[in-house]
Amino acid sequence: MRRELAPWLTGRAVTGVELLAPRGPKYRDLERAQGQTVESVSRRGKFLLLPLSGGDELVIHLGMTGVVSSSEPAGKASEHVRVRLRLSGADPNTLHFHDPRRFGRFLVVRAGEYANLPTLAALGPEPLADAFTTEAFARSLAASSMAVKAYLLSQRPVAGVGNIYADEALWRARVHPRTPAARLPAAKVAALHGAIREVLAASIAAHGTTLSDYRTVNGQSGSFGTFLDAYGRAGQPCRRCGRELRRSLVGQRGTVFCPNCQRLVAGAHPARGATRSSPRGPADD
DNA sequence: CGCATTTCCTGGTAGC
DNA sequence: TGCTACCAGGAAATGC
Repeated sequence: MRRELAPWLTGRAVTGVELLAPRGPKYRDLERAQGQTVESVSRRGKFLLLPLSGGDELVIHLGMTGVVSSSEPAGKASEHVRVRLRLSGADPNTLHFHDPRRFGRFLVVRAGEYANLPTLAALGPEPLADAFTTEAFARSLAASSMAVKAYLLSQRPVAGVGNIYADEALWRARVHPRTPAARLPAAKVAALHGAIREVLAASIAAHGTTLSDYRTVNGQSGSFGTFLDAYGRAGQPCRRCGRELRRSLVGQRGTVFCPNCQRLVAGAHPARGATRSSPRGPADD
């Protein structure tokens, strides 16, 4: 989305701001954008960051169902347009933020001041940047006792991994989502590090994953959904071993994994009260 | 502080 | 068909 927005928005002035949602922590100080020019369109994790010429910064997070588009959503979808920004320059010159569930954010802050955005302030390294090394990832994981999947979702070890890509990366790396982060063996850390980068790069190349809501700026669907190996496939056969994928909750999030390929590593704490020794024993979650 | 739990919100769907 | 109940989840707020 950053890639699609940059050529459209860079250098345009905000000439009008229309807020159709109740003001609140998710929709704050938007009127301050009025009269400022978008200097660039950047991104940290899942946050879009648009520095403005007056020293402010427009912060956009899509949440679950947010969509930024250059045209008015068709039909009933237009009821859930929360923000319209009128822009200087040629058509299309209106940015629409469509957000049915209001899980998204669209707000203006002083540039770089993220006191009210703690996840952004403490965001881990960009997954595709050189700074995200296996060693840095290993150090971060070693500091947490959380289930590795829950820790990934916290955005601290690496930025931008949400529920879909966490399940996909863990499946690819053959890591059980409940493995305590600090107990991942070095080889698994390296595999997971590589899998995160691969799955995100592949999804970006496919313009993202459209389940039902996500659209690119031009209203197109992303095609990565057809490549998913784990997410949304509970009850279907694992594409590696053929065993049925299982669904459970990890950190209160729906989680799909292969109980055969993704095992709790030896030395990791088994689930409370459970013992496991037989490779053909009960499913290990 | 660190981690777990709850909250926000509405379209879609399962069940009756 | 129409109703109710519940589920989906990113990040913040709250609880411990």
